[in-house]
Amino acid sequence: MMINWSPRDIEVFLMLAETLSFRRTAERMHLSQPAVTALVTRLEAALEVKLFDRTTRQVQLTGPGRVFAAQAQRLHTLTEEAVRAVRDVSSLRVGQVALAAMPSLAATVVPRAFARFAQDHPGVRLQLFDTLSGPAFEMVRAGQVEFALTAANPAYPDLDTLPLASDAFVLLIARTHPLAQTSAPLTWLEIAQEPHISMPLPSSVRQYADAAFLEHRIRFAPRFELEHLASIKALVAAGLGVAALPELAANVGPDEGIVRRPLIGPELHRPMVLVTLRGRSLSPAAAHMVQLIQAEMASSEGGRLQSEQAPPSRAPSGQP
Amino acid sequence: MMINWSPRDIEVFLMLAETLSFRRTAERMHLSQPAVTALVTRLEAALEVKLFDRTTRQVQLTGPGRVFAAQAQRLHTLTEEAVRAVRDVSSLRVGQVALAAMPSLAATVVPRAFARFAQDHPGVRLQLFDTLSGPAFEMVRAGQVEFALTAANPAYPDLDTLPLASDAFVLLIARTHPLAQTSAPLTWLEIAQEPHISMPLPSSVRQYADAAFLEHRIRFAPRFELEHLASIKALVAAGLGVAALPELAANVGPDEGIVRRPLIGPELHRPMVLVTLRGRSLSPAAAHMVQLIQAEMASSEGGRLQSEQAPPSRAPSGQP
DNA sequence: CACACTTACGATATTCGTAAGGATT
DNA sequence: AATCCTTACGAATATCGTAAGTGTG
Repeated sequence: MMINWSPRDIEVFLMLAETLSFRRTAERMHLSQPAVTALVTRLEAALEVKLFDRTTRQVQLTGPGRVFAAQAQRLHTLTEEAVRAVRDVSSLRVGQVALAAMPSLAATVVPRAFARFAQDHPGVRLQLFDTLSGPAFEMVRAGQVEFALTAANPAYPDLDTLPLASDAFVLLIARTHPLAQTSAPLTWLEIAQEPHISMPLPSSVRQYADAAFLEHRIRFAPRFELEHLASIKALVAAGLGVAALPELAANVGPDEGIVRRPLIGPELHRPMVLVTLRGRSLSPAAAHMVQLIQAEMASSEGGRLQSEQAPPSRAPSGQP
Repeated sequence: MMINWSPRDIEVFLMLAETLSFRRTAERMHLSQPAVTALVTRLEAALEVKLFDRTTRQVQLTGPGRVFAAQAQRLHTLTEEAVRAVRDVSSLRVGQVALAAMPSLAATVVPRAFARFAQDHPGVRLQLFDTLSGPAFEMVRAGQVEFALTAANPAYPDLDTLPLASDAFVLLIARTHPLAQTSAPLTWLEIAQEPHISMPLPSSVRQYADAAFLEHRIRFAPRFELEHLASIKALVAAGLGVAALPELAANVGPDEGIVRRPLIGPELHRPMVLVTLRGRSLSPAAAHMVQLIQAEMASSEGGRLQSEQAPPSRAPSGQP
């Protein structure tokens, strides 16, 4: 017969090898005594070897029985190890989470989520790649990160996107600027002639801004292109131009000397999404990290960010 | 749920982890496809972890799945090792046989059995302790040997004896001796006055001889006591006395200058027995050795030795 | 004769295969 | 439309507990 015992069978065998009593083994393993007899008989049949010499008064391991007992002990240990290793991963005792996030999230929500995660699960290694929207997709596809937090992009066939929240655009203006005199909403049309400070094309900020102006048949041509939000705000404060940014991105960096006015018509919302490989589930650790990030987003919504449950939102066209 | 998978489940899991196809796994493991699905579902339930991400078009290991695959590989290897180790012992590929034998057997039957055994099973270590009858019992009890071949002794409560054969006593006489003129049977009474050469008390030879004379109310007092059969025969040949020995013992050593006459009245048969620890089965290797020894005994019976199947025979009293 | 292991047997649980269902390319 | 995995369900198998049987000290 073939081998078909279970780890529990091994445990029972080891218990019997230790106690040398079917009765006590049955008690300790919560079985009836005949069940132990049957189990040992099955094992012996499977191995084609007599494991115990037994009369009603004496139970003794045979030679092969002793050999198997030693092996069974190793098997038992290894089985427990295997279960523990898998459980460790799923219980976040060990593991790793690598994710990519666009600058506005990498500087705000993600660090707070990391802090809470690290506190609860010190055994899990965390990696954050601070990238623009475009490269984030590539990193997910290449497996460098388990997921990415970016603004929505045209659907990739091999990527899944889950909307998390969306934020509205605001215009940052130097306090000394004429437009800074009131805080009433502005339209994109009204600000088309201003010198603009924006981000490079691979960024979602830029792509959404392009789309917004395009609705007015205006081709957006920023005067300055900078990668870092803090730098952009510094240029704004210096009076070199204005910057149309999503709320969350506008929060990165100091606000001194800067006034903020809402942008409407179209009232553009940049949807932030979770990007994963299609059909690939997140590791337990990553799944937990997503939860924390969602929680942070919800709490950082001072009424500004809008949480979302809706299906994948339409996004402006353009390169990833 | 608790862990209750079988080695076969592990094999199926590993096959699936390798092929990443339920269909091919089912084929190769001689299962239906749904059975594989159910098996994986069971494993996942037992580990409380998703092991595969699967759509109809793609099957991928999850993070925990990869961890478990590594552990499962080790488990699989160790399981095979365990089975092999046990089978090796039972198939006589490895192991050892230690036995004790009284001189007459240690010099005749046992070496021939050893030769055949060693040829068929070169991996098994063989140990022969050449002892007198008395110490042989102690060696069995102490576990130094698995079994002993001696003449029957009063039953020990913790030892089992199995009769193998018995041999009749003969008298060895120098060719020049008056008794050597014919080869007709002699009675013990007729030889009582001769100077005797015998073995020490712990030997079965001596114990049986004592018993034989006692039937005639004669206290046996050998003129010479020697431990080695060959020496005894040398003394006989030199004309120093006669020696009453069992047939098998009489065969040890050269026969030059010696005549042999049967001894009767009582016609004493020394039963040779296999002695083992009660209730303890022989190792597969030892069991095979016993078979070979029995075969050798049967073939060396030139009509002299009488094989036995009977229950434990009565034996003369005396120290073990 | 009391205790411990084995056998017998009916009840329950598990595992399997066939057939139908659903999803992806 | 074809292929592959999943679900549904009835059949075969395995496992367990109760009760009776057997042997040992």
